[in-house]
Amino acid sequence: MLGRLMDLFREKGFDGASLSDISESTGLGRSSLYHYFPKGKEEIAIQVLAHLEDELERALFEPMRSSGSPGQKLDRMLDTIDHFYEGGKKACLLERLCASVDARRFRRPLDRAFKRWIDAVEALGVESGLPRAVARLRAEDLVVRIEGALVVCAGTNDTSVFARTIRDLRDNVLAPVSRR
Amino acid sequence: MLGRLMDLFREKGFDGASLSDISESTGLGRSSLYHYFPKGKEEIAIQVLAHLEDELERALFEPMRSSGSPGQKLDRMLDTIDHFYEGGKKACLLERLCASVDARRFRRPLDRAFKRWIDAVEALGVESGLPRAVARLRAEDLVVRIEGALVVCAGTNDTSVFARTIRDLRDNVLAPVSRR
DNA sequence: GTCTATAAGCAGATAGAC
DNA sequence: GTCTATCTGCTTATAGAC
Repeated sequence: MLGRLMDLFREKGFDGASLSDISESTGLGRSSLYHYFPKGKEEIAIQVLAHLEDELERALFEPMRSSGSPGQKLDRMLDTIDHFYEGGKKACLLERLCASVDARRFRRPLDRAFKRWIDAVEALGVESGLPRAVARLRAEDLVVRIEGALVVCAGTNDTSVFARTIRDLRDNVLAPVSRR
Repeated sequence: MLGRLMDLFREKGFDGASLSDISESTGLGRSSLYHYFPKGKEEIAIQVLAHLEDELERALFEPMRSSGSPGQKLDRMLDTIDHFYEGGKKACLLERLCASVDARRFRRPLDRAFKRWIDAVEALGVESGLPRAVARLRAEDLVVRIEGALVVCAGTNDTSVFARTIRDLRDNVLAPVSRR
């Protein structure tokens, strides 16, 4: 159910998704909605965001701490990301909530989610032998490029930019410093 | 006036900006608004987008075709961009409209604006001696990274990512192929 | 062109029966 | 928990006087 709501917010954004949309996408009437989320729409978004944080932890960050070479783990992360965004066709919930009128309400979880993502990639870089400062910059750059590629794909209706970005990240995020 | 409306849409997004907001930010009453924009809010966004295209042409693309070395012109473009986004504090109108519920209505101008931006940077790369294919990829990457940096800055409330991105682009967009 | 007034509908949210 | 009915306020949009 939180998954369906996440899809809805990713598609329409927070401002663009009405309670009627929410009701329709969950199959719940208004009363049931307010039973589960007493504070209304804002609380729905908060819980969807928390759900995303759980999913990120489970499907993205945890595997990055487990066994495998850094290169393998980067590959797996990028596979997961590529699948999650459906090759650039689906938007990012974080971006959609950043762009909402009430973005300030979501500030803390949004900030936390971005930071954790960057931290996880940074750790991967450090594990693969990069100096921490370099790993940090490349981790930020990875997140920047994925978010940017999603925007450009949405604007141009051309997912090839996303595919190229993923490919380029695969080759360069963990590359030795001298090669760059 | 279109400038003020652009600020409004950049701040609140298309879905988040109401006619009351629009009325307030322009000082025009509802009747005047419908006098200038008979088709309502959607037409306002269309005209604001057209205004942005004019501004891009005048302030960004035209200078890139005039005199100066490619390096100087890249520097000037990045200065203009940095100023336009106020160092990462202000959002991109294109991104805001991509994320709106009626994005399909704006598809053509959005696609055109992104393509022209990429084309202009590609031309700069070619002028500086890069193979066209490389110049194309780097141009796409420049736009991707700027859009992505704006998203990440908004999400983390930290503009340093934008500043670093601009700096990195300054150093690398026109760099000889071998150095990369 | 801008004003006042208002339509018609949808937004988010609630009450109370069952 | 879910239903029907409803409230209030705001939304986009229009009509007609000035």
